[in-house]
Amino acid sequence: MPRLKNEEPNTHRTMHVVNHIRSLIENGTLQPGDKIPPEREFARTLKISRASLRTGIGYLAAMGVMKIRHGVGTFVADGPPEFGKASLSLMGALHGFQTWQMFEARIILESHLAALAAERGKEEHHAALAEEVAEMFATLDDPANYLIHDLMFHRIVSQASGNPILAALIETITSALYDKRRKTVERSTDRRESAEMHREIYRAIRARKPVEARKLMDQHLRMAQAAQGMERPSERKPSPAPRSKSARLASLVS
Amino acid sequence: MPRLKNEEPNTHRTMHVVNHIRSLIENGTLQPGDKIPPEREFARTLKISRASLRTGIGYLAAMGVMKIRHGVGTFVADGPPEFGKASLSLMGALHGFQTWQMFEARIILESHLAALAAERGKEEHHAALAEEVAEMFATLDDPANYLIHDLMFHRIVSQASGNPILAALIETITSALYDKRRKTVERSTDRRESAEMHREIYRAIRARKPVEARKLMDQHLRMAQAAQGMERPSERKPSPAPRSKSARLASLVS
DNA sequence: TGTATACTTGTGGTCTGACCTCTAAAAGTA
DNA sequence: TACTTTTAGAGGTCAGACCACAAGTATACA
Repeated sequence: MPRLKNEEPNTHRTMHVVNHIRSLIENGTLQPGDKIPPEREFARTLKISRASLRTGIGYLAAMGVMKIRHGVGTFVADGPPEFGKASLSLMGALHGFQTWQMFEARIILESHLAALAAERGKEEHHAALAEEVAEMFATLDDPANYLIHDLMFHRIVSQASGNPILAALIETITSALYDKRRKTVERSTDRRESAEMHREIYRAIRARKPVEARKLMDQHLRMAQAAQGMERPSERKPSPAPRSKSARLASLVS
Repeated sequence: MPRLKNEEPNTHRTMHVVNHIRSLIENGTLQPGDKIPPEREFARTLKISRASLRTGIGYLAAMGVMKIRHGVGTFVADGPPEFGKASLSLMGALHGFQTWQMFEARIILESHLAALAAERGKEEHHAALAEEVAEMFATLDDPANYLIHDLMFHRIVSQASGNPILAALIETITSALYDKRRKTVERSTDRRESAEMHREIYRAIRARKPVEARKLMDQHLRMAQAAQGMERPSERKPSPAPRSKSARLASLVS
């Protein structure tokens, strides 16, 4: 009878550090933005070498939980939740992720997010969304700033959805998509049309019409995708055939 | 005006290692399952210290790209794509993720995945799904093995969707959810009902009925959620008031 | 002959302590 | 006051020794 997969406590010291910091976060001792003690001092406290401590901190930093600033200190991440920054990018290199797949994932997630935002959004969110829409119309001729408010709008929708996990997933994908996006030279007419779509989405959310919000967001994102020629190709490269049963089982048991 | 992004070329050596390995993966020199050279030798090749090399490898391992085995070697990950295992768990501790939110994310993602699988699934996937369904019926009285085939069924649906990014997101969430799930003592009648739902999902996918597959998967997952009492509470508990920074720092020296 | 134990080898894990680089704030100077 | 220089403290890197683990190989014993 095969045992079910269970991860190996490979790195004792590393996990010790990770679990220690984890508990500090869980009991509220450490909060987003807080600075942890200097490495030399912290290592002495935990009775481990500085090297091991650094391994653990590096682990946390890789996953976006900690933020290291050379010459300043190490801090608990305080931005919007997001998985390891290079994560998606690296996984893409490893498993051959395509840009259209990122768009597809984003459309699916964010459409639902809009619906949830329409159901659960609070007054603060409505106000913030309205502000961003106004800013978008005010910066139609300023692409750089327009993009900022565009991103902000979507981020607020994520927050309004009341599900930080979905928000974090979106944030990760958007972040990976951002580089490609900034290269697209949007025309002014595109921005006006885009701004008006955002306004409609905002109205649907404020009016608590989940179905409509979802539909509008889906429409908006598909248009944005088309504007960058990132649609799914009609002929996909042949996806790898499913692995044999034995191979599938092998990865499921330890 | 808020700045957009603040890139962090913090760790020169670390990123050097990461980018090097990344390029090795991208040009096909390294493939999933491959072993990288021993640390001492690799460090000499890259003309950096072993410590720095280890920092970079640790970074990749934290994100699930590499797999380190003490006393054996370091390998490129070969399992299903998945973000750092502890990632979601740690982010949860940091941002207060709730179990019902994980379920919600899973339901949304996997329902769509079922629809995509119905659109794009190939013969191999249909065959593999049929096999898993059969195994589920054959192991109704063997909870441990039943669970294996349950997980396998969902994993094949992910593969059949043709979007490895969505599959990776699901895998990450499922992995985090797994611990809680295994504790639930399922009754035999529950398993029979569950197996029949899987069979219906399979039939919808094979018949290429996306809407039906999506609906059935949604229904199945909501039932599974209910079976574990993980529904979204009607009244969410208010987040605890943050302690003062001085108080937090005081208890940091354990 | 066969099996069990001990040894050897190779790999990652940890420690020590010194030195380098970066940042921000203090001190000095015009 | 405003600018420049110095300095203290933080993370980054290095080198080499030694520890711990896993696998294979050789040896000893029954």
